[in-house]
Amino acid sequence: MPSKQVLIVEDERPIREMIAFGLKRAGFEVREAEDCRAARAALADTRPDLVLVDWMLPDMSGLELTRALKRDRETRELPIIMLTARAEEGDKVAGLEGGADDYVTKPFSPRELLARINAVLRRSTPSGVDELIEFEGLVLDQGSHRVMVGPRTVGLGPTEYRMLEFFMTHPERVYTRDQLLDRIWGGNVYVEERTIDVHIRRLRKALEEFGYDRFVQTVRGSGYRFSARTV
Amino acid sequence: MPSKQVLIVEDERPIREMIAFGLKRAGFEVREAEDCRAARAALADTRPDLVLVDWMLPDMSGLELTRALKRDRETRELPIIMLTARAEEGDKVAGLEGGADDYVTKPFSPRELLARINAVLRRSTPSGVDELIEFEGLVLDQGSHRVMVGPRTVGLGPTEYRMLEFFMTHPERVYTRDQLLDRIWGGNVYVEERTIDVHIRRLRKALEEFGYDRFVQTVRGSGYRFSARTV
DNA sequence: CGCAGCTGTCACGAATCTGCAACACAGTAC
DNA sequence: GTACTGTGTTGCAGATTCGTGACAGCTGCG
Repeated sequence: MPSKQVLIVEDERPIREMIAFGLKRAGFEVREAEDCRAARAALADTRPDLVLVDWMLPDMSGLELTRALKRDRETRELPIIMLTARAEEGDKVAGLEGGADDYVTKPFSPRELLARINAVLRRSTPSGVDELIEFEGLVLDQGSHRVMVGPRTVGLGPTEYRMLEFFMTHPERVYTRDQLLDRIWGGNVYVEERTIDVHIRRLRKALEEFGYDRFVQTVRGSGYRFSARTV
Repeated sequence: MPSKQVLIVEDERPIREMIAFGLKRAGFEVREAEDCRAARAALADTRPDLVLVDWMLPDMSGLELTRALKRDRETRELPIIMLTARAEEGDKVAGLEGGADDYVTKPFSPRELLARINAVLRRSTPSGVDELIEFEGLVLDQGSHRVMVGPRTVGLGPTEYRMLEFFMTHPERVYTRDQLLDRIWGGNVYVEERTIDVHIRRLRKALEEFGYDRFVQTVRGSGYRFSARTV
């Protein structure tokens, strides 16, 4: 699962960092903005999957930001969750009318926040229509975490699956062991580069039975590549 | 699925609109009434699938409205959910005796309200027209809250049923324990993730007798999946 | 009250996965 | 050919993750 990115717009630094910490631990990528201006700047160069907006912000109220984002064609589809303090309860309606997709009342538990974020993301991701990626009969189904060949399922361990998922979504391109570690294992783990080789081996072995091991190609001196072109 | 219509009878505008917003987002058609008179007027020209009634209303108490609706042959079958404040807790009984099908205590989460609305609607759906979901002989009957195999009923506890219901309506897809907690337990409960395992176990055990436990599959490192494809 | 059915937790063992090191082999430079 | 670098392969000990039974609290019901 490619990690989702969340933009946090909150002026109080401790709160912002706490939220960021929680989200990161839950596997989200996090960007932070302390006011609406920073938020706009952040939105200018990246497109997060979801925005968390505090109700009270120094420059422009969170509500206005929400409205603005929902007005803009570019950002209209961007899910927004508002953070409101208990005392502002009455304003929830306004928040929702402004176009927020959900709201969370402070104080909230990390779990609650996560639940709502997941709920909103789920809604915004049209489920049911799983995208299937296929290379000459080798089918990747990201929804069910399976790789299939005809009616049969390729037996893969977690890491092998992630690896093949990455390869099939990034074919025809060479990745160094370093890059693979970064993108498959995640940035902050320390693992020997040669470990990649071992997993490549395991992946190939699993694909061998179906004759697809040739798709996993070694580029001597550089790294590995997934390609259906066997040339 | 043709969208269901809900009539909200609530005098406080912010609350009414918040509810309306939530329901609309969940795919309901919504009509609003601020007092009993408006409610009767609304009922005169449309027939909603469910009515949400606030306990405290300016002209006639919600309880009386409920009683009246339940007395009238025309509206007797109409499901009613009452909204009560925590302080009026003792009156729940009265509300239910008045004929309400369920009640929700304020403050409530949108999720909770939705869950109850769906539950009530499910119960009230004229049986016989129930949609049955089937996987190779394993039949889910959402109307009667039962799962059957041929003439026999699978013995499931409440949680197991909800779990299997969720799975059968969302097959072929991996859900993390977190997501399952969110979607089966509801967002604002704190439960250990490993509890899922235990219920999976119980579900499997119940299905075992019929040979369907293989449908409940573990995806190591990710979560669980329901799938009739065993290969 | 006691009982029966459900739930959520925990602890332990089993199953599986993971990273590493060590060795085998292949390709390249000289 | 030899030396050297880069990759394939294998076995294994440690670490994760999962399955499972036991248990205590809770609830509704005689």
